Formats: sequence, structure tokens, C-alpha cells
Amino acid sequence: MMNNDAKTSSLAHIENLIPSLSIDCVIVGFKNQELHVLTMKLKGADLNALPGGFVRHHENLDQAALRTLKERTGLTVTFLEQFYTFSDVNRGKDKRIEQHLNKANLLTPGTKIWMQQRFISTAYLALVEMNQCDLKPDLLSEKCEWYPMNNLPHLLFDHNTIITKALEHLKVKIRYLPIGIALLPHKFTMKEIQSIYEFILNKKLDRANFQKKILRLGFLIRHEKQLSGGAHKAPYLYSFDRKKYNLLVENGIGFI
Amino acid sequence: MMNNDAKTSSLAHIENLIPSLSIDCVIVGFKNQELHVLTMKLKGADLNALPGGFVRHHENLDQAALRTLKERTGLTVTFLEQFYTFSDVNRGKDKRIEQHLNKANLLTPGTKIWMQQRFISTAYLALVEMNQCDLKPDLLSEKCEWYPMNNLPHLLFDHNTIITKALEHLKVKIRYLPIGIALLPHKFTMKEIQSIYEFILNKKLDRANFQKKILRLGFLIRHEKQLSGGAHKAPYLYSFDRKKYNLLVENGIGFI
DNA sequence: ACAAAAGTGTTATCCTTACACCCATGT
DNA sequence: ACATGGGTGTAAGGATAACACTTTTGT
Repeated sequence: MMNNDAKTSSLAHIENLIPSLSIDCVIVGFKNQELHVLTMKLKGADLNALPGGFVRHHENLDQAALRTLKERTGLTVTFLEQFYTFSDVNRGKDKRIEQHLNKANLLTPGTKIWMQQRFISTAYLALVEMNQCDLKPDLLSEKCEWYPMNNLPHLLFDHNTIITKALEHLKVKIRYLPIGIALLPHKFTMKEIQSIYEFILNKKLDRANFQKKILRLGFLIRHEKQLSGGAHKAPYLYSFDRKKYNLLVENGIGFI
Repeated sequence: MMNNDAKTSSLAHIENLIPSLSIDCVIVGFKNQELHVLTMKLKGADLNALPGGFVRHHENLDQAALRTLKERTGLTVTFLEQFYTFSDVNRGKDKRIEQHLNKANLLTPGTKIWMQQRFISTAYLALVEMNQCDLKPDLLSEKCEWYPMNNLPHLLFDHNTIITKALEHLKVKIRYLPIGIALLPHKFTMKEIQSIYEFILNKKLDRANFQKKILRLGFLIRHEKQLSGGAHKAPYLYSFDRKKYNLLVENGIGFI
């Protein structure tokens, strides 16, 4: 058991964790036509990092990622998928945090030694509905912050690299799978789902052609009730036909 | 230092390895219109496993995979790519090998303890030219064996699952990248490259349309010299235009 | 009335698909 | 000569891309 007073933080039961291994979560949401990433702002420093965690002896990586996602956002069911394992020898070195940890007395000695290990980290991508999240910081952080994916601060360690790789992963997936059901609220507009595609593919798509193409796939339900309050002509609202959506997830959207 | 006599095998310098972590390599070659996977036949038992290795403290996963590939095949430059990290709690349990190791006195005590850890293993896919390989078994195995990818024996641990995932990975990659340069010899026929596509996609493709489609991509060079000795009409031989091939690898073959 | 956003329609072009046809070669 | 594998051609249908036109709504 470890000492855990008001000043210093410790990880519960370090002896239950697998050494050298960690997970990092790229938790992605959608707002204002942009993808956003959840980061943790560290206590007492202007430093942000991806939410992450460690792997217990009796769980697998998926379970560790699910646990982390739930602890930070309260969510249990979303899109969650492993996409890469990062292992650069110096990926855990970052002058900024070394200075910070030396300045403040934030960690118990045992936790400090644990944190100074070389970690090999498996990264997970989570797609979530931003306003469904009930955000909670972890031991080392004072709050959670969403950042637009293409206007990120300089995160700790190799976390910017991890996010770049996550976006590449999405760019590949979007070619053969429908995307969006986990990011959007129950009802949404065509412009919103098009914005997701444009953001991931990093190119403008023709409005008319996009609509035809995605409606032809048949997993969108159009509702007659329309958006009120907005300026100009009100767009239709859509929702996902989950059965047809899941069928496409299983079979893929054909290329060859 | 460990004892290493004629009867028992030991890993050199266990203290230099990161515990709990391993890598597995799915080394894929092409022969007789089929993809093949390299396996290791264990000493004194009718058991096969994927070639694998451990990670040293001063190397990353890519380096560990490269090292393993080189040790087994002698190859240094090929397609080599991480595709998934396997972490099921019971993935290292296999009754067959426990019985085998108890029967024979194959391992030094230190090595035996090391092997009984729970390993989390990052899997790599290597595409190689089969007849360029200079195969060498490792400490635990007596020889290397190629098996057709759709006629594999029941491999140790979760290795069949790993190979299935590797094939799925290829199936995704082939949608947006050219494949084949690492599998085929310098000169090859259109039928050979079509067979690779058919195998990975698990469907027959129209001969005429495949040829038009792949030639339009522009990375194949047709040679006027033709195959001799074969029955019936001799096919053209092709080779890869590496510059154009690599351009397509960078930019992808468009879908959206 | 006008601008802006949203919905729909039209056309040319390209790609895919499914064949048919011809050519070369060993038996 | 013929069976077999290989190379090329073609016509129908579908998908894509670019753009024009219409509708709705707040100001």
C-alpha cells in the first residue's frame, strides 16, 4: 500500500500492473464541423497529454482501454479500436515534464519510479459523442480539455505523433466502412456528416454528389421534421438505420 | 550467464530483454499461385509456431522484428509492418507445449521461467521472396517450414488467429496500395500478380479486366522477352517500375 | 428583394463488368 | 487440328464530377 496525502499522488496497487506497458487513448469527438481530441491538462503546469493508463495482470489491452475511456468520459459503449503500438526508445523522454515533476512534489517515490520506466504503449482510437461525455481528470491532471484536431498544442511525449497516426487510421477506415454513428447525436444534418468526411479526408467534397452517394448506401433515415431556429432554409434531419449500418460495417463498402 | 549444454537451450542475456513483451512475425511468401506462411517446427514434437522474438531494452519493436526476420530468413530489406498487438490473458496457454516441455528437458530453468510469463505480443507482417530466404531455425525449433496460408496446421497458442488478422490487414491494404513487389521475383507474369490479388481478396477476378486495371496504374514494365519452356502460349514477363510503384505507395490508389 | 443555405436535376466522362474474339504453342 | 492459356476488343450499365437550377427562410 502506498502513501497518498493531499500533496502527492500515487497509483493504487502498482504491483498489479504489468511493467513497461501502457495504453493511450485518442478520444475523438465532433463539434462545429471539426474533429476534436480529448487531452488532460496536468496539475500546475501548462502541459497536456493524451488520457492513458496501465495494464493489469488479469486484463487484456482492450479492457485496459475500455477502463480508461470509462474513467475519463463515463462512456461504456462507443467505437473503440486499437490502431498501433508505439515503442520508440525515447518516446517517454520530455524535458518539460521532468522539470515540472522536479519542481513540484506531485508524486510519491514509488509512483515516480514507476513513471520513469520506458513504456511501450498501445494506442486506441475512440469515437464519442462529445456532449455525452462526463469528463473526469486523473491523478496527475487538473482538468480535461478538448482541442480541435488540427489546432493542437504541443502535447507531451510522442502524443502528437500518435494523434497523426490515429487520423491516418481513420482515413483508411473511411474508405471501406461507414463512419459517423459514434460521433453524431441521434439526429443530425447532412452537412454535419459531410464535414466529418471532409475533415478526415482533408478535402472539400461536392455537396450534391456527397448526398447522392451516401444516401445510395441506404443507412440513413430522413426525418420530415426539420431544424428550427437556424438561419436560411432548414435542412432535413437524419438518423442512422443501425441494422443497415452494421451490415455495411460487416461487409464493407466495396472497392474491388 | 546461463548454462547452455547440448541438451538444454537458453536465451542469451535474459536480463537484457523487456519482460512480458514479445513480437511475432507472419512471414509471407508466394509460390504456386498461393500465399505461404513460414513456421517453426519445434524440436522433438509435431508442433509448429510462428517465428518470434523478444524486445531488448535498447531497441524498439520494429528493430526487434527486423532482427527476428533477419535471423530466420537472412533478409534485411523487405516489406515489414506492424499490424496488431495481441494481449488475451490466456493467449500463451497451450496444453500441447506444456506437456512437451515437461517431457523433454529442453530448457534451462531460467529460460523455462521466462517462457512461462504472460506475453503481450506485437505482430508484424513481412512479405518476402520465398526463394531468397536462407532459413535458420531458432533455439527451440529443429527446422523452418512453409505452409500454404489456407492449409495451415493447428499452430501453437493464438498463432492461427494472428495469421487470420494478418490476412485481413492485407485485404485492407490491397484496396489502396499496390501489393506484390516484395513477394515476386524481379520478373513475373500477369497471372502471378493476379493470383496474389485473388488469394488476398478471396475471389476470382476477370483476367482481361484485371490486366487493364493494373496496367492503367502504370507501375508495371512489360518485357518483350517471353517465358520459354511452358506449355501453350508464352505470357509476357513484367517487372515493377519502382519509382512509380513507390509514388503510388505514398499517394495511395484513389477511392474517394 | 436578396443572400445564404439546402434540395434536386443534368450532362459528359470515366470505370466496371461480362463477355467475345483472336493469337501462340505443345501435344 | 485442337485444346489450352494468353492478349485484346467491345458494348451496356453504373458511378463520378462539375455545375446549373430551384426552394426555403431570415433580414
